[in-house]
Order: sequence, then C-alpha cells, then structure tokens
Amino acid sequence: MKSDSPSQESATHSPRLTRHQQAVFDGLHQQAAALSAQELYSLLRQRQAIGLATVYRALETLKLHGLIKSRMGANGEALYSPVVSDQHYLTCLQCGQSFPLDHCPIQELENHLQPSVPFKIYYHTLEFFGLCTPCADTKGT
Amino acid sequence: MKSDSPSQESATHSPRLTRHQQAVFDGLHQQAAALSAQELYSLLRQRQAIGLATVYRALETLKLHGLIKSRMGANGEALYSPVVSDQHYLTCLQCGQSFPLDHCPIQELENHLQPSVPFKIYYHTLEFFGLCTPCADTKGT
DNA sequence: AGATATAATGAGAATGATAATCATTCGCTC
DNA sequence: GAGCGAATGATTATCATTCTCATTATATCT
Ligand SMILES: [Mn+2]
Ligand SMILES: [Mn+2]
Ligand SMILES: [Zn+2]
Ligand SMILES: [Zn+2]
Repeated sequence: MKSDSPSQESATHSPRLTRHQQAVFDGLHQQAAALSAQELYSLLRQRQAIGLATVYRALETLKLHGLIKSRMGANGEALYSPVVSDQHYLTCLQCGQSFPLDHCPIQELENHLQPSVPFKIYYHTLEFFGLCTPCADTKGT
Repeated sequence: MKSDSPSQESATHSPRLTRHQQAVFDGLHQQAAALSAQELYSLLRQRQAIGLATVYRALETLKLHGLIKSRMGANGEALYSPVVSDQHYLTCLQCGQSFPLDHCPIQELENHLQPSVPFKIYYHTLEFFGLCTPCADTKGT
C-alpha cells in the first residue's frame, strides 16, 4: 500500500504537486516539530532518493502555495511546518528554547480582521519572545 | 551637537550600552523600515568607523536585552527593528510586498497572556500571509 | 597617574545555509 | 514513441553570519 498522504489541501486551490513535492509536504506532516530544510533532507533520504536542491525548491513552491510556513530558528536556519498546524511559541532569548502555547490566541481575531482588509489571508505567524523562568532567575544575580 | 539618542529604554532594565552598541541602536531607530545587518553596517559606516563583526555582535546583544527584534526577510536575511515599533504586516506570498497594519491587534491579548505563563514576555512578532488583491486576481486566470 | 584585569573591537578567515548552473530525466500531449 | 517544457540532482557559487585572535578601549585598584 502507498497509504497516507495528508491530502494536499488548504484554503488555496493549488496546482497538483509532483511526487517529490508531495514527499516533502508529507514529511513535514509526519513530524511534530518544525524541521529545517537540512533535517528534512536527511529524513527523506532514509526512504527515497531525492536531491537537496529539490527539497529547497519544493519548500519554496509549497510556501508560495500557502501550504507550509516558516519561522527563523534560534541558529539562523529556517524551520518549516504545515500551515494547518496552527501552533505558536514562547521563545527564550537567552537559551533559545521554545515553549508551545496550548492554543492559538488569534484565530478569532483573524476572522474579524479578514473582512476589513483588501487581502486574502492564508495564515499567520505569531511568536512571543522573552526569558524563560530559569533564564530570568539567572539574570538578576 | 550630539543630539538625539532614542534613550535606550524598555521594560527590560538592561546594562549600559557601549558607544557602538548605542550607534547600532540609534541607527535602527532612525529608519522607518526594518534593516538587515548588512544595510545597517553600510549606513553606520557613512558616519563613523565600525566593524561588521561589531554590528552583528551589537545586534545580538541588543536582541538579548529585548531592545530590538528581528524577522526573516523575503531573501532570507534577518531584518532588525526596535521593539518599541509595534508594527505588523500583511505579506503577499506572490509578490512579496508587505502592507502595514494600522495598529497592533494583540497588545491587549499579550497583557492577558503574560500572567498565565511562567515566562517573562519582552515582545511579540505577528505577521499575516496570503495574497494581495492584485495578485489574487491574477491567480484565477 | 600608573599598573592590571576585563570586555569590546576589527580585519580577515571559516562556516554553513541557500541559490544558481546545467546536463539529464520525467510527465504529458499528440 | 517523438517532442517539449517542467522537474530533478550533482555540483558549484553566493553570501550572510560566525569565529579567531591580535589590538584597543574601559573599568578597577594602588
Ligand atoms: Mn495561530
Ligand atoms: Mn504587536
Ligand atoms: Zn531560557
Ligand atoms: Zn502580491
């Protein structure tokens, strides 16, 4: 069986995906956390032949179609995740750790905002930055 | 006159800044839009001697102190801006243009969230992605 | 002030993620 | 199955960011 494919889907009616683009898309969906292009490349490599350039190109394509989004990781590399995973984080400026929020605090807000702007919103990014408790304590020594 | 210095200040009581760190801080405040490290370097260079490494280190330091924030630019480089400028954008996935929101829609939400998490929030990032009207029209051809 | 310890700076080299090349292969239509 | 544009992949080129280390500024103490 070929089985599961997170059925490339979203608000945006995007063109058919190629086999490799679909693999990249699926790879992101199989992971809980966001992945860098390099990590995704290693992951996919274990199951099939695919070039690094193709991974980067697929990510770019998927992003243009509004199927995936990216955020800047602590080490400067881009971290990709499916748009459907509406997940946000509190990220510590000191240690770089990210703590997930238990739910999106602006889903409703987006719905209110949409009709008031001449722009078709596909998704949003939201992240809070500051100090985690351990780091905050170490601060005031 | 030496004049204006955006009086390094914020919710976070940060250590004194060095002359160059202050220059970087001021440089960002003099610009309307967010700047990349390289752009900022060129800008500062016109007025004073400063090394590229110093600019990067200053940005890192200021970021740790919660005085500035960064977002990932369209071309992959980090764009820095003062934390005090609480500005958000609608960014088009197609043409890359960013349309500023007239006000921050979650300032109040952040205040509500803060007491419920074991984390000292300095600031947040929020951005909407999708298609601007022109691009959305061109789409359904 | 002079001596000393510590942090900041800068020129340049090293790193590493991402983009560009270009020859080859794939997917489709006729 | 020939024709053709899009996709792929091995490789190289870019270029933002980090690292090294010698030099210099700043703070502290006598
Ligand atoms: Mn959300
Ligand atoms: Mn805001
Ligand atoms: Zn921390
Ligand atoms: Zn557009």
